[in-house]
Amino acid sequence: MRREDAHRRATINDVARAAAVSRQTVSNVLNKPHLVRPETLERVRQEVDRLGYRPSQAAQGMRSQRAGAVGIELNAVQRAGSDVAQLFLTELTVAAPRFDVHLVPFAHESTFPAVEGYQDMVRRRLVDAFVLSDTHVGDPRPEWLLQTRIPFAAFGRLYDQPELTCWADVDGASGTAQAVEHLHARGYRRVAYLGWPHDRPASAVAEARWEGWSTAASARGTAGPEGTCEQDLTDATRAADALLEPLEPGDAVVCASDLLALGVVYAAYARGWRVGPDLGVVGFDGSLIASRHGLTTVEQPLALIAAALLGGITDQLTGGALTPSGQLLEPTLTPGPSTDRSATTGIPITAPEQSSRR
Amino acid sequence: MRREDAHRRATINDVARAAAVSRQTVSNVLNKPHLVRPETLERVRQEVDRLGYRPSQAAQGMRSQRAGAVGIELNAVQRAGSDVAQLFLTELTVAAPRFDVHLVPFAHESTFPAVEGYQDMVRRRLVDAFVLSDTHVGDPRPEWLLQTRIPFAAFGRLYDQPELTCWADVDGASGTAQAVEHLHARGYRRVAYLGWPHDRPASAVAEARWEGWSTAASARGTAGPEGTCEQDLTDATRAADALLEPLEPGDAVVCASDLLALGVVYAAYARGWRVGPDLGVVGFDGSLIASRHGLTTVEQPLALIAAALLGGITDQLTGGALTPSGQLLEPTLTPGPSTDRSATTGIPITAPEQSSRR
DNA sequence: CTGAAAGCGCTTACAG
DNA sequence: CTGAAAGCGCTTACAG
Repeated sequence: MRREDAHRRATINDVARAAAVSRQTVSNVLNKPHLVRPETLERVRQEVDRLGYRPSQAAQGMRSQRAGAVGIELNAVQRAGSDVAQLFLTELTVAAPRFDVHLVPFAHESTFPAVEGYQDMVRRRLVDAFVLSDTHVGDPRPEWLLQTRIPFAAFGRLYDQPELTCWADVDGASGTAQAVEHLHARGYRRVAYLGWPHDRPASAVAEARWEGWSTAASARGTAGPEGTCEQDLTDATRAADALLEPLEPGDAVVCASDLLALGVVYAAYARGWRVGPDLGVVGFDGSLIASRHGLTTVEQPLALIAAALLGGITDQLTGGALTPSGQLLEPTLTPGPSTDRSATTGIPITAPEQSSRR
Repeated sequence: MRREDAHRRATINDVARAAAVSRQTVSNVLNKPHLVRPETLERVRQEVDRLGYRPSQAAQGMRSQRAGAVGIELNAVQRAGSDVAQLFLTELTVAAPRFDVHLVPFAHESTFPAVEGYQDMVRRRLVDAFVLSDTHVGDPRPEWLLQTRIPFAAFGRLYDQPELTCWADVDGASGTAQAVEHLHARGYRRVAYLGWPHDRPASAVAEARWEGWSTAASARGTAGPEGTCEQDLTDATRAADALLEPLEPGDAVVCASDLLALGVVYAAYARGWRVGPDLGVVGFDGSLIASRHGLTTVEQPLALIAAALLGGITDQLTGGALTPSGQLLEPTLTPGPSTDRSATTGIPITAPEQSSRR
């Protein structure tokens, strides 16, 4: 150590010198502690703590030929247009240390072709693998990644070759089925459904969410009418208005998303129905919309999904082989005022923030 | 090259061999092209392209003693609870390549003390600097970073020592002044204001947004009443109801945020006023709320802010010295149906998605 | 159990 | 203008 620079971060050599051992011994203490004599172990560890030593990621990566990082394209995440994307990114970030990786988000200004962005990240050895989200039919990324043998895992099923890849997704059918049961338990009678059309290509999500409602409500004999609309508030309000026509106070609506649920709230309000006492409404996603408007919602298990994807990537990285596997993970229903029959006023348009959720 | 591995990424040696020069020449071609004879330059560049060579970030970082990365804590970003945080992260990510850096988000499970997370990132040489957001009075991070001489830049003024640090923020006063002028141009008469209380510590934001309205509306002689509420939809709706009491059709309200503006929409709707024709409403932030509900909003210049912060960090990294400087950046008003007097129906509760914004 | 050597992929002086 | 050398901070065989 030529000069004691305040900015200088301790290296393995500093620790070795301080503990009077060779630097290889320090490495062993960190990576193969069973090889080191207890006294030595203790002494070295003390110096590590005292100096605040942490191995340099760059040096480790150089040696291991691994970046220890997972790339995630923000354009794709954002395209969802929902605040859920941000929560997912946060869950990935929180989970990452458990898998000994960090995340590297990347993006491109509009026109840059997607695959080239991925390629560049790999060529610069910035990342070892990718998390994909918002995959769609005809998406060039999975095929390219498979071909190039770059590990990846996707949030959402890969429709082109689900059997070839690692993915995780919310169990949409379970979610809407839970919603039906919740409404039944709360004493609502008929349960209608407002969802997205399933005639489009990547509509497996729409299909699953619809199916859970359909099966559960049919089983209970409480299935009400169903309607579809785009993921758009105005369209949802319009569709909800038609959907409410044949309903009566005491009935309820399960929705494919929180945004659609907000449309139902508006339509109900316009008819003078109190959401909660007169009409039960359940959304889906656990978005900020739900907490803001007091909606009961089916929360996506984002933490579980994040962990499943990073776990899948880790397996591919260490096992070498692709370990194709898909997982549907259980969502959790979070009750809110929109399914509270005993509330005296109901939700006029807005409802109190629930203090239990931020 | 022992064996031709398909996964193997080209290194500088591969390029040198292919171009029949030494590896140092390749490095010169990339970093100091003026030192290299034109023919050689050309030949080497061709091989670089052909092999898809990109320098390894880890190796470069090792050599330069620099990670080439900027850390950003996601907990803090998320704490804002607004979807603006995500847009900001995306803008940072988009801007990063222009400053030759990438981002590394990090987070901690609830209780982990904030500063230690930052320390760990630096010790592992994962990042050279940080972008801070959601700074507040008593925030331990700026002081610690200054003391430890770790470069950083903050989204939002640092109230404790604004002169010591690099920050950028939206010019809130300009934003609400723009809103007042916009309303005037659209023919609205009195302009009321719904904002946050400024009596709290970190209320410079509240103060600035209020001041822009106050100054501009006073200058025009159109200042209407003002009210305050928390950043909460229910509270905003309640406060808006009181605020509307003395107003008349043809008046308008400028709000400190899009969420508050939504509260005004609700209150207006409850009174049977048509938002747009009867009452002008302007929000602030350019959040998803605004686009979803057809609100005219003052959009935060997130791309400019992101660039200013990364530029400030780059200066600190290269210049060595701290270059304290704060910048207020101009927001842009984006008109929506909520200030369209000529609309025949007005915004009932929801308004059509504006196709020009996603 | 511990130490000396090699090498991951770069770049920056330093000779030729 | 180009090449041989040194070294950034690690870890993994390989000797002792």
